[in-house]
Parts: sequence; C-alpha cells; structure tokens
Amino acid sequence: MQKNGSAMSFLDELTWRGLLHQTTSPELAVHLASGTRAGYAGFDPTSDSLTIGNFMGIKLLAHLQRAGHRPIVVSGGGTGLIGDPSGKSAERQLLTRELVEHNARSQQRIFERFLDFRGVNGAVIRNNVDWLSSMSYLDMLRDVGKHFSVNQMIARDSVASRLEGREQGISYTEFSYMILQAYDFLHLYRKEGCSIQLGGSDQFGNIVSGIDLIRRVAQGESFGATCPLVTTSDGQKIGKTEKGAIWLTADKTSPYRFYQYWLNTTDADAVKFLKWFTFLEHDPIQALAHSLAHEPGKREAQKTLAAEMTRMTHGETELARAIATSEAIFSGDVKSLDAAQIAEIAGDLPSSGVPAGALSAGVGIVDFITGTTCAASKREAREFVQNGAVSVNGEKVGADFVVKSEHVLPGGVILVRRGKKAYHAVKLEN
RNA sequence: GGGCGGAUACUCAAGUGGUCAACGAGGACAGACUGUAAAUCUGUUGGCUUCGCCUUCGGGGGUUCGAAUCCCUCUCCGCCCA
Repeated sequence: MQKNGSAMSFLDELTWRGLLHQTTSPELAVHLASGTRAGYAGFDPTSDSLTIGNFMGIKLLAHLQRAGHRPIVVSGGGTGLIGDPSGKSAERQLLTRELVEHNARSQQRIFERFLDFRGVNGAVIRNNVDWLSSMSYLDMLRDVGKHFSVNQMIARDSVASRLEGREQGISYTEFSYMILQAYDFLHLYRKEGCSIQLGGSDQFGNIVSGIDLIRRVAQGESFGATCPLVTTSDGQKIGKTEKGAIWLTADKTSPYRFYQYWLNTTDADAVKFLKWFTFLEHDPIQALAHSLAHEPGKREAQKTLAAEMTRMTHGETELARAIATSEAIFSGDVKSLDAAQIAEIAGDLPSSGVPAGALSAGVGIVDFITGTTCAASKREAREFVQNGAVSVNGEKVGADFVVKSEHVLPGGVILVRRGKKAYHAVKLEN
C-alpha cells in the first residue's frame, strides 16, 4: 500500500473506475493537486463488523491515500447513538451505548487491512464520540444549530421522505443527525486539518451541510466527493444475499464463502466489479475484459476478482485455502482427499453433527439431510432427493440411499451437497 | 367524535359459505442446458407418520353440517365528514 509517485490523481482514478458520482466543487481537483490533504469517511457502528457494502468507503480512503493524501477513518461512536436517517424508510431502534462502543472498537481491525497506518500520510482512526459526547446541548444549539435552517433541513431527501408518509415520521433525534455529522466535519477541519469528506451518494446532503458549517463558523473552504450507489446489473444491492450480507470478517462470512460470492459474479458485472472493488490497474483489467469477451468459459475475470478480494480481505493463506476447498468440492472428487484436507474443508462449510450410533444402524437419506442447511424440512428433503439434487461425498444418491458408517470420510465427516452450490458437512459425534 | 373502505402465504395480488393449503405475478429453490455465468424451458414453493392427516387467510368470539368468505368485537391502516 505504498504511495506511487506517478499515480494518477485521486479524482482521475475514481473517474475511470466509475466511482465518482459528484463533487461539491470543481475546485476540488485544484485543492488536491496543490498539496497533501486530509480526507475522511464515516462508518456507522451499527454492527461489530462491516459488509462489502461498507467497503466502498474504505476504498475511497485507500485511493485517497494512494494518491498521496492522508485518510481519516471516522468511527461514528457518537452519531451511532443517534442514527442516520439517510436511506432509511423508518425510525430506527436506538442502540445501547455499550453496543455502539463495542461495535466501533470491533470495526477498527478491519481498516488496518486496507489502509496504511505508517508514514507521513498514514491513516488515523477517530471516534466522534470523543468530541460529541463532551459537547453540551446548549453549546450545540448556540454554536452549531444556529447555522442550520429548519426550512432547508426538512427539504432534505432523507427527511422529506419521512415527512410525507404519516406512517413513518421522524423523531427529533434522527432529525438532528445531520447537524452532528456537519459538526464532525468542522471538528476535523479544525483539529486535523481535514478538508475533504468522502461518502456514498446518499451522503451528499450531509457533506454539503458540513461544508456550509465550516464556511460559516471557520470561514474555511472544504470539499466533498461521493461515489455512486453500487448495484449489480439487475439493480440489486451488492453483497446482499438471501442468506445475509457478505461481511469483511471471517467470523461472519468464511473466506470460502467470500471467495465463492465473488467467483459467482455474472459476466455482466465482472469488469465493473473489478474496477469498483479491486485495486488492479487499468491495463490488467482491460486484459481480463478481453478474456471475458473471448473466452468467457475460463472465467478469468471472476477468478481474479475473487482472488484479489479474498487476498485483500483475508490474506494469502486464507485465499489459498478457499481456492483449494472450492476446487476439491466442485470437482466432486472428494474421496481422494486426505483427512487433514477434509477436516479443513469441513471447517469452512456449514456443519451439523450425527451420533455415531445412528450411522451404524443406517439413516435414510431424506432424514439424514433434513435439518441441515441443505433441506429445511422433510418435504423439501424428499423433493431434492427426487430431483436428483443431492449427493453424498460427491456421488449422486437416490431416494433409497441409506447413509452408513462406511460413508464417513477420513476426517470424520460426511459431505452432503444439494444442487450446485449448497454444501454441508455432517460431523460424526460420539 | 361520525361515515366508509381495507388487513390473505417471502412480496404484490385473487378469492366474498363447501370443488381452498387457497388463482395469478414476482421472488426464491431444484432439474435440463452451460462456464459454480446469463437467458431459456420444466418442476417445487405451510408442516407431517404423504394417495391420508394437521395448522394457516390481522386478534378473539359467534352463526352453520361446513367459513378466508356471514355476524359481533378488538387492534392497526387508508379515505371522507366534524
């Protein structure tokens, strides 16, 4: 993650990647070119981890850093106590202080993987609870609130949409959120010399509020840039699957699943994702685009995307494991693996247990897979088996198949597969 | 406060006394075809001890041999009048 002297400018980089939605002023380019600047992006501690949806904020900061500037991660330990109404259709439940604090702290480990914290333009992490919690309500109203026009505040999309529907409404608490975020920017401007705020396009309004505040209170000039809302070619949010979001930490999304998520990217999105999510440069991506167009079956673009993302997020070792697991499993050649390999694979898959005693008597395939992640109910299990969707240890099985002790693989597990991609490890229990 | 209309499975949306576990569309899942892709075609989509049984149509109660469908009531939502 070292600074590349001949790197193109921050804005040019974002532009060719399709990551620049709008800037608050054309002067931003000049501002960036004329010195080392500091820019920040905020992260809500609504969870103890971050998803690939949040990754874009990190990536913006990383590009800023690569262009020679100083990135500041702002953890919303204070604003998280209030709740950002942007993009939310209904009032949210307040999180407890303990939870927000825990989440904020827990998220910090993630930034360390994508940003460089060393050197002159090393990244820093700040938590806005540090300055927001000590500010009194009266000070906030007198020093900050006075500069906000309610007329403008209620015109803001995030607020207006909530005022329209009588069902939803918005509390005074959430309504005040934009003031706090604007104050963050002012604070960072004063204390950290931070003159740029980055975020998703839904944050544009909040960013402009901060810029206005800085102009009024500190007579200073500041800027903002947003990236577009990233979606798949069919308009879906990226990283939202039926089974839940794709997280950036192994405790919530295993490296194997993470790798698989990217590997399954459709052709239409592959190049777009390479530009958006990886740090691969223009030429290599062009080469992959060419490969995709002429030899789509090789899936080089998807494989590279999956590898890059997994390496960046989980490291080289985990990437190697994810690839090994994927290959072993999808080749169907499970039986040639040794005990250690199988145990490793089983660790990456959803699993359940079966008593050794039951197996010696034999368990019908339908009962065997019911309750695993492969089949929710017996009815469903029957259907899958009838469709020929189920295989045990890589071999398709019929409705009369009985699982016995002899099917236990060297690692003490039985690998069940439903359909193409749903794998489940059943572990032998004593 | 008064009048009217609405609440149906993941979502939208039919159904207004039996033939309804509930039309249709979307989504999701599976099969075929493929490249662990897309598109397309087929099937499934409450549960089970599966040619049968059990629990579902906002909550509760009632009428009836029988109700998602009729009556009463409660909750929530929309529209109209004060």
